[in-house]
Amino acid sequence: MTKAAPVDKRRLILDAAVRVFAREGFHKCRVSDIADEAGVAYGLVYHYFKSKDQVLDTLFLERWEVLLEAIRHTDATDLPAEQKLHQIAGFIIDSYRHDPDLMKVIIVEVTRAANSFGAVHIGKIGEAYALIRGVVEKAQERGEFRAEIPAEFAVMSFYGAIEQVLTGWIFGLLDESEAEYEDAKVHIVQTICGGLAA
Amino acid sequence: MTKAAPVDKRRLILDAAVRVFAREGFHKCRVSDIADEAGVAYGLVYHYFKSKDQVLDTLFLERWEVLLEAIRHTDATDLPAEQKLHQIAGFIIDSYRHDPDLMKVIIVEVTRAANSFGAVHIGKIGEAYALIRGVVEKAQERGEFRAEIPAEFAVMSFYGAIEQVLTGWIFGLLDESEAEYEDAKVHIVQTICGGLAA
DNA sequence: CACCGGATTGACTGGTTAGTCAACCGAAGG
DNA sequence: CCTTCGGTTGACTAACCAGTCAATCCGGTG
Repeated sequence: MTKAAPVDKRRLILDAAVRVFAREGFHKCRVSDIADEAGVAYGLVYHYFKSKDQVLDTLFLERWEVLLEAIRHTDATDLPAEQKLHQIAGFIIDSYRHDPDLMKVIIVEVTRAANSFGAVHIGKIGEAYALIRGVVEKAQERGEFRAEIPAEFAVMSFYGAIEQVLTGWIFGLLDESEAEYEDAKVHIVQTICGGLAA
Repeated sequence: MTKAAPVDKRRLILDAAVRVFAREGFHKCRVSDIADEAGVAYGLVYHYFKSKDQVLDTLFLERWEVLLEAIRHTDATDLPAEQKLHQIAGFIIDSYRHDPDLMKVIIVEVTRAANSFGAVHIGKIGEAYALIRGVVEKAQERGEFRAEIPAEFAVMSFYGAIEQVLTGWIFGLLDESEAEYEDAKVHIVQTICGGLAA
């Protein structure tokens, strides 16, 4: 075991990539930008990653797996559905609070661009939907949620609301502050569960 | 007035671009793909447009202006807020039904990628939000909608839900059919206005 | 100390493509 | 019939950049 490098260059590269992708966008930035930002030689990027795409891939999958785990964990509790949704929204919003650049990259470059990248991503995104659908369906069976609204649409509304709020922050269309983050969690869930109608 | 060309090549190019962007993605396709698809010489694209970007720009702005007009029109009526939202959701979904490729391009390449493109787009998108916010605020004043939920969040939830459903169709995560389109309109509005809770 | 192998370097290449431009075409008008 | 001029053509270029690779470094091992 000759391991335990003082600095993990691979991690350095990934972290630099987040900053560069967030700042310049995946398509506009050059691999050399990532290397420079990481303070590392150009070639080292290709020592750790097969391609520029794979750097983005890795960032996305790494984070998405954490998200899936969080949803699974919430799903396993026996909280009321509304609180489960609050936890899920909370987790995603806190992810953004903790590392806005990473979430920006995931949303802007991956979530919608699932096009360019393989079916891996669509599959992973679909997994998240499926898990949330499970939460909704269980709530419908237990009578917590009304059954007229198909769970697929409920999920899209819920997840779409969250992503749209993040997008609003990312593009400066919505104010940002600690208070706003907390408010958002509450209001998204209030809207989706309680509805806007008086 | 020596006008009235038999075929409007400019239009031909725009329509071809929609197909190519939808099929291959904006970044992956080449300008020659657009020219070929349109059955037109490469150089003609640059006769009508300053750049590849401007082709996408034009497609987006053209369609978005129509959307803004539709929202303004709905806003001007004195229907109940819930019906206004139904009309707006309906307009967007019908846009997709009528020309899925165009909506795909707008959502996948512009709405989220507002990054790469100028502030023009963010501004235009913000205009749509502002108009919908007007609808919500008026409803809150009239007591149709409850006032606890800030209108900004309500708008994000509503618009986010719509866009997410379209995204689901685009990426094949949601079934598509005439019936689904109509259902979606109803269920999105039901969710946002009435809430999921029983 | 000599050797090994993985980490690290950065110059170079091969392929790609957005955008340019000089020439060509054909209808309208004189 | 000739001229004009916008529309149209497509070969060409200048730049760009992802990915390769041969060389170097360095810590560990026997």
